[in-house]
Amino acid sequence: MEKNQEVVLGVRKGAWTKDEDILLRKCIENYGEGKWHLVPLRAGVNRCRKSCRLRWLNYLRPNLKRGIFNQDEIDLIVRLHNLLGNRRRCCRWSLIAGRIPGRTANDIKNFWKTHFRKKSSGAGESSGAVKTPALQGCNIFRPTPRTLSKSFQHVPEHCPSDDGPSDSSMFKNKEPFLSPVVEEGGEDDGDDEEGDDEKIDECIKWWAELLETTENGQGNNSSLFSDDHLMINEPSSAAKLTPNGLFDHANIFATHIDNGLTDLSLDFDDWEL
DNA sequence: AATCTATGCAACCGCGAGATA
DNA sequence: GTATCTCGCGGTTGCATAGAT
Repeated sequence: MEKNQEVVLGVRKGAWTKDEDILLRKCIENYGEGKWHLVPLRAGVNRCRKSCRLRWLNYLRPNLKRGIFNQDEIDLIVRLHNLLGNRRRCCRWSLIAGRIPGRTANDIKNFWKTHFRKKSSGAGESSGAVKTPALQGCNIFRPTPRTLSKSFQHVPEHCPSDDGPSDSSMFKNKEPFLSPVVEEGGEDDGDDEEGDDEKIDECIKWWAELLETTENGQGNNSSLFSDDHLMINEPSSAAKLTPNGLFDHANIFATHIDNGLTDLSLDFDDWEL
């Protein structure tokens, strides 16, 4: 028997087979996401609920992007990582993933670790060139969920609207002010892939614009991130918006890493809005 | 051609938070 | 108020494969 066929306490572990994928997909299509404790039974797969959930989220979910990350995605990851993550320990991969449509937290986590490790180890380690600056308490920025009143209207004007009701979907996951969220999964019946692509592009552009304007300490989003609360140590020369609205940032990722990310370091005293 | 090493990805594990009884 | 259950997340591990020797 293969090792990945190992059965512990009657629950199969290891790599998923095509048959299991089909069963799980059908089950989710029929019953929807959630109630993961029921999924193994409903799907008829001999897996634990965690395994089912993970397989769905990381592999089977519709609209997932596979393959290499494009420059825009890399740029967003780098920036969001600095915005949301503590470089030494934990980082909010799920938050970052939520801002990069079609990518999972696991994907981003793997990408970051492989590429960052590759960059930060080796030559840099001996020379100290890549050594990240010691973090101080004040430059670790963590978003804090806020309960907002329905009358709250502080929505960035550049935020692309979803097709759904204007419920400011960016707030739906208790993650205010982090981005518009492109609808995926449940509501998506796969009837308009081009429309989805447009939404994704729009979302990426929105983020690019937001990050750019905040870097320059100007722009229409300054009301969102005031100078008092978001300070960029040094403007990034690598990231400039091109006429088509996307970053012209060849090797931006490598640049950020080579610079020890210092050009993206943020000084946040708090997250008061 | 065979072997070794590095890399990338998929999956698992443990823990904490939130929901519910 | 508290105990239990479920979900979701981050960190880690293990396997497959590409590239180097």
